[in-house]
Amino acid sequence: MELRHLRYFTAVAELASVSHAARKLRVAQPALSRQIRDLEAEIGVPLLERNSRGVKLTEAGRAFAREAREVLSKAEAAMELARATARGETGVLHLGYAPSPTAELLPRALHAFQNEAPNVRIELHDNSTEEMVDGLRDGRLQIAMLVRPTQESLRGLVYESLLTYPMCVAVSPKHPLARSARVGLKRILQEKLIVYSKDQYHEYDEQLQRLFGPLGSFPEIAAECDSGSSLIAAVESMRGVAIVPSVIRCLASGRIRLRPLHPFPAPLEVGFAYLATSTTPRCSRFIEVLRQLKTTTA
Amino acid sequence: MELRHLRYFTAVAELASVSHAARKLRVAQPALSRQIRDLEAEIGVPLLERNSRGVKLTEAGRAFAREAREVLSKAEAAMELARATARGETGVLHLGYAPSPTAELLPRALHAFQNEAPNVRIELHDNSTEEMVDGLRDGRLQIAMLVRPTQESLRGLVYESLLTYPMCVAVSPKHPLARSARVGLKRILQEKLIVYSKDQYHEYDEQLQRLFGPLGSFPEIAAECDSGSSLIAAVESMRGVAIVPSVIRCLASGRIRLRPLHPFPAPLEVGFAYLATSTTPRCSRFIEVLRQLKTTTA
DNA sequence: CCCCAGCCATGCCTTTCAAGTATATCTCAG
DNA sequence: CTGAGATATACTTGAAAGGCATGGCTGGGG
Repeated sequence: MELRHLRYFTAVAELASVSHAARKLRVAQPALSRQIRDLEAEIGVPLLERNSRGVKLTEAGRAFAREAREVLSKAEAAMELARATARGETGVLHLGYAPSPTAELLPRALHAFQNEAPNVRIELHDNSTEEMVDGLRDGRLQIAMLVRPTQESLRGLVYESLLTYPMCVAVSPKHPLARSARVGLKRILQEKLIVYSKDQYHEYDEQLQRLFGPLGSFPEIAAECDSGSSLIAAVESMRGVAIVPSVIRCLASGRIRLRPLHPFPAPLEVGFAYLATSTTPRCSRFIEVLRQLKTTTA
Repeated sequence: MELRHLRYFTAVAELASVSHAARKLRVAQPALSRQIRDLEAEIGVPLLERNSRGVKLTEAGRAFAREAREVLSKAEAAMELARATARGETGVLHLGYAPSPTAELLPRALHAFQNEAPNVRIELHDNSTEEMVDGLRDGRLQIAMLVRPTQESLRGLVYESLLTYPMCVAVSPKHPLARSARVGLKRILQEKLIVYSKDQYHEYDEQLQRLFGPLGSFPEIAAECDSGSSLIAAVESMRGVAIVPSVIRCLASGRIRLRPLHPFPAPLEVGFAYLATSTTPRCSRFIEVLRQLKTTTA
């Protein structure tokens, strides 16, 4: 049995006529007649009741026609699925992300991608940088949106930068520094510092070290936080000040003030990474969207 | 696209090798190679990643292989369904029946048929004789199990007799007649009679008329019942006696006594009817079961 | 280092079978 | 009774599936 038989038979079933179906299918009536007979022979059951003024479906014919239509549409759907898959419009994309640094980028990326490929399910994995690079290598993740990792941890991965955010001092609105136009680094030494926890936010810690290293001194640590929101709460409650990328503004909505540092330290760089050797179509598609984002932002 | 392409491709997908699949399919490797290329050309998407030491499925290829397997099994299932339908082993059978007269036959028929064709759903329609003959004619019913109708109401239908039941007198166990070996017809005239309602049980009424006609007299009617169970209740409560076929015993289980009539009146004939022009396979199958029933009963 | 084994692709020929043409048969309608 | 319209049959044609021979590529073993 071939799909041809099903196409032919469903046409005959719909029109209840071999000759009409033959015209519709643009084949000669005897050719169609013969294919139907072959089909009946293979199934071993008459599908048509023939008499000299036409044909009628048998009970088995009706049942078979119903199923045949389903088979045909499923076959069409299979081709369409293959095409959609090749265009990167199906399946699941596992996306790792650093919640605070991507607070601005991630929603825009997701929105843009959902417009392009609404049938791709995106599974979001809120991970640390280390978890993300490991995840990319062992296939748990296909793409990661993260703070630029160290060169060596990127071994085998491709990293592309998207945006930079200047590092600022975050203080409570009631804090004296809230009224400063800008804050010198030495001034921070007089304050207690709220920091991201060292073990989870490795790059952040390194950045602080680079920042205060030249001063030969480090502010007193008031608290280590394991998320942006708890850091904001700590700053808001005046337990101390924090040094954060300006993107934190998206999460704080007025609860804290951000003041530029003087001199400007190296900004925070946010981008995405992926495994060059295993990009599926939907993965490339997402990467395209991210690059788009960069140009529309710039 | 033809099912051949799907059969070929799923084989290649399973073995991840064109030549192995070719051996398994018993075609030459170049022939298979070509069919796969044709398939890819039609879908417009590469399904295999080729390199000189073998092939690997693409993302689209995996998706398509999954769907293709389903299409193939659905196509097989369609053929099997057609065969099962031709054997009368699928679909719905609408069966009309007269509840009291078929109390013995119906359960046996259903049981025997369920053994032979477990996938046929039988819809039971508890109807009057008139409703059944009408139902058969307009297609609501395919088979009816009923008391033999009059010759004229059977016009266009086929009726086959299955069993006859002698007509008896039904009395309460406490009734004086319960101890008689047999009951003369004239003796009934001294009793009040419980009868089936005339408008629903036309044949029953005619039978009573034929029975008492020669006597020129008719017993007083104590009650008209619209079902066997209410008739049994009426007899049990000694509101009167009834003339019923012996099959009623199946419904009464000791609540009433049945005594033979003297002389024997015409027995009740129970059988089945169907429309000769529209028998589906499952219908013929059921009819076969009913005929079987007759021979095993006799 | 080279060669062979194994894989897939290509080219050409053969075979198969679907399609087309002509015609037969049947039935209903006019 | 005949013509229109339906399906079936017989025979021919042609496209495409299949087979065979062969070529290019790669990786492993001698």
